[in-house]
Amino acid sequence: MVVCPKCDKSDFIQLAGFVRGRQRFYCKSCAYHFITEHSDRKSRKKNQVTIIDIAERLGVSASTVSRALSGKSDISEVTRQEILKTAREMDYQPNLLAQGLILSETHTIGVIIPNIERPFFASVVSGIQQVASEAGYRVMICQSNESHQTEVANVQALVASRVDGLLICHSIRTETFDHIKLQHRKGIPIIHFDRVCNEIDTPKVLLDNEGGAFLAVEHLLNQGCKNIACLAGPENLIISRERESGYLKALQKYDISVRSELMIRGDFSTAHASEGIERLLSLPQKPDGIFCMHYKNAIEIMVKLKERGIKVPEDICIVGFGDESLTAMIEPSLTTIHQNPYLVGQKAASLFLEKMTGSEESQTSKTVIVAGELIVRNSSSRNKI
Amino acid sequence: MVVCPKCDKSDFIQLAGFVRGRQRFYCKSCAYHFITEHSDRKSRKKNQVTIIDIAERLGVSASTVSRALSGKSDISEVTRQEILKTAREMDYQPNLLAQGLILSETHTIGVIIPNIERPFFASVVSGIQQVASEAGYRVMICQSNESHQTEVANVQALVASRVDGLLICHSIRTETFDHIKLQHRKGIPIIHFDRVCNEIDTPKVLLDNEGGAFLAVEHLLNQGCKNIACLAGPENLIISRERESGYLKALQKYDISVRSELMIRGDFSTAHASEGIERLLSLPQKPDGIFCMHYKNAIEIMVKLKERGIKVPEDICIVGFGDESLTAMIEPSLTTIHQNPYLVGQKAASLFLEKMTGSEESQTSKTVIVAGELIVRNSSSRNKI
DNA sequence: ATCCTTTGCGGTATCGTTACCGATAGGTAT
DNA sequence: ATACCTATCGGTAACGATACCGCAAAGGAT
Repeated sequence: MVVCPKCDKSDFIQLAGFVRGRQRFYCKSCAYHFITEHSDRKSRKKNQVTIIDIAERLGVSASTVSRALSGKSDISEVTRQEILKTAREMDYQPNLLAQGLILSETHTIGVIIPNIERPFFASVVSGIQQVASEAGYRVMICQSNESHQTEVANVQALVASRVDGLLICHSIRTETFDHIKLQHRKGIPIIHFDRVCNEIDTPKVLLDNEGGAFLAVEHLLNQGCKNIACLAGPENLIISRERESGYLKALQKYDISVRSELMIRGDFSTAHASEGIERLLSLPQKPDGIFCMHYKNAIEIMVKLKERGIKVPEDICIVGFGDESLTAMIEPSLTTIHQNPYLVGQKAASLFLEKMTGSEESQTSKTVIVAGELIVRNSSSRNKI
Repeated sequence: MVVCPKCDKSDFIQLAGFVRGRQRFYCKSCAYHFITEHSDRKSRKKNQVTIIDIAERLGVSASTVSRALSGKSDISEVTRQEILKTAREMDYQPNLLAQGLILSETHTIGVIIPNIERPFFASVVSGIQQVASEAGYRVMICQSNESHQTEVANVQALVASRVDGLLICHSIRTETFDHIKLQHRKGIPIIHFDRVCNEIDTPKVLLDNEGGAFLAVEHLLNQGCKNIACLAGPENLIISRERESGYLKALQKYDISVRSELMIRGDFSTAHASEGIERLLSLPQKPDGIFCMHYKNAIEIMVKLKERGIKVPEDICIVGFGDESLTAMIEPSLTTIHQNPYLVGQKAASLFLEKMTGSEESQTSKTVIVAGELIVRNSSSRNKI
């Protein structure tokens, strides 16, 4: 980009003929003719050491240095040691851009999540990084902020950075999947986790929402609960439907008839929780156990119950879903289903590594299901230990 | 790397003379002679479109395509539109590796934090990403896991990736700073936040621990507390000392004499909190307000107090430090100092951008202090609204 | 002693992009 | 008509690293 040496603008620059093989320019803004200065390659700040610097210092060729550093054969042990020593002395850091360019792999994986501030995703990312870094991969993280457009932009940015693979949890507003289908067609390894896309054949990591809910409700039944309510999410949300299914299956297994008035659907909001608990407590036959699909609702409900003098777990047992740090600290501590997000991340990264080393196309894409764990705490322990 | 076409190993390969200008190889493992196949550049999978592909399709040169895409002059509007259209059609994604290599800037910034799973850092990262992405920068995140060695490795990896700058919060075990001093000397822009390094002149973002603590204690005083205890951290931790200083300054301002028995130092653990509250309650003159340097301790203490039938906030007011999602949900909800981590991230990223666009060396490095906010909730509200 | 390996290293092309310089066709001023 | 611009495009050399091929010297076998 040419800028005028007087006004520093570039918008008004016009070409204006040649002088001794150099382009002349003219700035409309300040009516000034000028010639670009040579940027004098030799004297520009090259603040990073290259293999050529090492080669020149030792009087060998760049090829030799490259061979020494990459641990190939075709080099004498003496020369290699000398080069390695010099490289350390000069604090040589290989230019991964150049390496990536020629090797056409960057040892970088791209991760797209809705929001890193949600503890679930933070743990997933952490799990991914642990596995990835052990395998020599770096991780580039993007947040879609639950926006379809941002997600598309993220995919493009990561592809432009030539990541070796893409681990993605779709935004809640992502409804068309053309952006990943395109990359998938180009042959870029894609791994899905949590919110997956079933229109493409990719390895996936799923959460066992149904199984987790089953565990939760079964636990309530084992505590002697007979009338178990369910504080659910919106009906169009997949995870809500899956957890509801687990709830129903548990009741079915123990031959408990389903009472539809015990199913409270909402949007996970505080208002929804308040309203839900009001409704439940006004029933002729009150529930003696509540399964909350969201740990937040569970805590909110416990507060409400306490205000009314209803004892947890003596009168009503509560189980939540999702294990956050504070669920253990409150009183009574909350029994929850721990979703193992760290493991989700680890599995996703492992699937990627498998895909990279694996026997090419032959295998069909694996789906890993990460089970939830029941963490029993005081909010549901009638037989205290 | 040469691998044997029979056994796929590379460890046993020896060179074995030349045949028609081609290197012959010999595999010791399976006693097999072979010649490397040409990888036939033309037919290899090139799954990404390049400017040359676009150029060939339109019958123009790569230079022209480059000019069209980078929005330079020296190109007719007709040609540019044609090229842009074709680029879109072919889903061209510029190779940022090649771009970074020639422009020697990657538009990527490296972030090093101890652990992304801690909500504080997750928010910081989110704030960084928001500002960075608006300015057209990508973000590469590394976790040091509070290990000095990992931190050094992270710095090297990011430098090798040629990030344009480094935003770093040092690990708690980082005591020597040679690794960043080296990069700083090379001219790589470095921004520190939270846990900074005072041995180098870099822009920094600091948390106002003292001010936050002052606010917390002043609030307790305004609620009518006379005997305010302080549940502190280890004495060698800077943040603990700073918060202690804020505690003392607030007492001083209101002419409250300091009672040393009200200062409980520990390690933020649950055991420390339990022990601390025991000690405080056994005093002849019990505290009527407690400032906890960690929100976790605050919650633990509230549980303990409830068990003993001591009412919060009527008998004792509690204020914590650090605002997590659940502090608002528990009963009574916890008054805390919100540290504004998102803002910390935004400021750090902004400092980086300033450094990039700024007037070079002239300016000395800025230090931004992010103040904490007092979030008053029920654990300290005697005059309820 | 001759021929063939083996070893160790240098030279060159290449990855995809941009900077820089040249070149050409057409327009304009003289 | 001649000289000079101007706009638009092409060619080439980088950027830093690696793959591939070539070559010379040393070693080994017959």
